[in-house]
Amino acid sequence: MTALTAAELDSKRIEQKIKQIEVSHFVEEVGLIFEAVGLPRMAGRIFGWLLIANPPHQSMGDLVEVLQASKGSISTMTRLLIQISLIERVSLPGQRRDYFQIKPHAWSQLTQQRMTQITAFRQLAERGLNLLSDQPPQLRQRLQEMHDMHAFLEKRCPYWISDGNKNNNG
Amino acid sequence: MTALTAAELDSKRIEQKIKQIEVSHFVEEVGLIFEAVGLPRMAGRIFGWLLIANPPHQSMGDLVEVLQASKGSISTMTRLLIQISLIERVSLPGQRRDYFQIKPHAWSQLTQQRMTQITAFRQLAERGLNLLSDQPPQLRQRLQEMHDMHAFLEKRCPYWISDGNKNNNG
DNA sequence: AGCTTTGTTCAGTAAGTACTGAACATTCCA
DNA sequence: TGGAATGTTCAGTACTTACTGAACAAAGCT
Repeated sequence: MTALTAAELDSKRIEQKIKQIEVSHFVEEVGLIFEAVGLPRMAGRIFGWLLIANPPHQSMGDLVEVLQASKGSISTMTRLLIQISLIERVSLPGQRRDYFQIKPHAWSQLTQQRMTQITAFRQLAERGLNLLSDQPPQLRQRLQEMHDMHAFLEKRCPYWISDGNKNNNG
Repeated sequence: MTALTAAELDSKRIEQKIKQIEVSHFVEEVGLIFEAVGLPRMAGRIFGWLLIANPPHQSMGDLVEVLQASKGSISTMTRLLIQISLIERVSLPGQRRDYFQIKPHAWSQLTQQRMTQITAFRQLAERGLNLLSDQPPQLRQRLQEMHDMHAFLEKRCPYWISDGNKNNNG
């Protein structure tokens, strides 16, 4: 195979630079969206990197290096991500290091957590309706709406999870 | 009509005390659940009170008194709630004061916002898939799952909003 | 006009979050 | 055994959030 010309090498270097910037932006973007849903940004950045990393499992040292973060931060945030079932810790034969990777069906877990939140809203609406049990219907309508909407969503949540997984396997 | 006995009066007072405590708990609970979804607790407390208040419209002074909060806080948080379409400002004839009340179909708005978040996740997954466009399918599966799950939810969201409203009108 | 009422603005501050990195604990290797 | 590698813990700190309440602006009343 013929060697690349200097121009071709330059072009490849530029492509790689662009790729690195895109990767960095992607990782930061996942961080921001995690922040938007109430999770720490660093947890999102870890998750973002694990979504695209090759190999898909990364050690703490890898994460420290790639994300330019402290070991303490990576340690705390990886344990948070494990706790909320988005990543898992894996060990490799003959390796002292722990490795982290995206948990299979992580999104089902996240959807489950969204469902838990909907249930909390529905339950709160029921408590509110109890408080207004002696009031006329017009005064209860605010809570009835809240209740009905969330009871409706709650009823369909399980199908979201199961249908969503079928799509993945289909 | 015959006057209540002292014992009956005592019993009613106790009932009212219990009711007040339940109301306070409800309001604080809504505050906590708002906090859990990334909104300020005070916004939740305002919303919680407006869910059960009689009359359903309350002035700033009412909110300051009931919630034992500063005018500055109530001012800032009511404007936040208006901005995210959960409450609205109403004026009453011959009244100088502004009043706030739960916006009709507020929950459709909140569901809309949930959908926006799902769209953001799906779009991010697409960006990630683009980054890994030259990689084998096993490496892309993490992002494919994220994409498929959110594309699936996104497709159904509009029906949940419209079906949820139908339930309310039915 | 002055006064009162009402809602907004924002400086100040308390509290909470989340990050760093040193110290430490654990495990493995020579 | 001592040293190296790895991950955890936590004191310290920077930063952010969100609350208070005084000062202010606007509007209505007398």
